[in-house]
Amino acid sequence: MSEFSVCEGWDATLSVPTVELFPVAFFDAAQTFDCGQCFRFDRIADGSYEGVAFGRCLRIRQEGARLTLVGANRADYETIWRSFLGLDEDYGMIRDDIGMHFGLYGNTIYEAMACASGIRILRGEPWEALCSFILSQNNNIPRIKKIIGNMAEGLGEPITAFGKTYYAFPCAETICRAGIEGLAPYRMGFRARYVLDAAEKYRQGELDFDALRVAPYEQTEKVLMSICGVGKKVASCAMLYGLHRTEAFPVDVWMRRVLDKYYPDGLDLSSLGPYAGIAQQYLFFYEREKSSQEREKKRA
DNA sequence: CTCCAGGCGTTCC
DNA sequence: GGAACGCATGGA
Repeated sequence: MSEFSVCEGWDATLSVPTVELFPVAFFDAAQTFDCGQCFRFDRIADGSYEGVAFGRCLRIRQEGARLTLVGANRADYETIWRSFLGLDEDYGMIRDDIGMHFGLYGNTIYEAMACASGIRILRGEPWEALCSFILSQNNNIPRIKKIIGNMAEGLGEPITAFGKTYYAFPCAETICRAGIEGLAPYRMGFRARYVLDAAEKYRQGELDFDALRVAPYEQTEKVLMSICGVGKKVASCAMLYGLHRTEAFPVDVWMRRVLDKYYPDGLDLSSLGPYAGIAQQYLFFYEREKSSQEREKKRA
């Protein structure tokens, strides 16, 4: 297991408890929250990250290997944030495993892992992840964030933290009750009816997330894809980020291009091991980093 | 004005 | 089965 010390503290300015973690390896808040897996955390003025998950608000400060969870005590850490942030996973072991499975196909994966060494796959809530990735289709991240933020403000439970009001992600029942008219103010476009179909199925017990967490991959995928507006891509994202199934490997147009570029002879998606989805995130981040560097170069 | 955004459903062959 | 095409919306 990852070994670091856990100390409770107090933030006098905000008058909230804190949890200090040190030294934490393979964690970078910027990489983790800015790699398209999470839509409810944002960088704030002082460089820390702040957001809402599991109906709670959290601020995360990072100085190298020192992590400060602001607005959390030890119990919050142990019951919510340790799992959410993936801090109970041994990323050293995971990276070794990924190397074993992908290394056969060349060393791109090692470059990607070096580039994105601080990414952790967040273990979010199933309903929120499913709904969020339905909204992500044919859409861009700033607008996805805006839609979700506005919907939370309109339909979610208020949360008071740091002297402000935040809003939890709305539950499926509330969204059902809102109906298509109630969702209209959030400007989801053609995705609104998809979200409603998912909410309806969830409310009627057709989506048993605890069962889907452990069911065979194809079975889980099939159930998720029975929702109108959920295809292979959205299903795999819901599985990876919401059901915490790290073998799920989302392939979209971007990823297709990345795979064709680095693995022109193809790679057997079924032989990539239990952490293929984490590897996917490394590759995605790596490629995005490289193309943004290219654009910088062109500008100069 | 056009183009695009980590897709998907429908409609053709 | 697989290649087109439309889809709502807002930002560049």
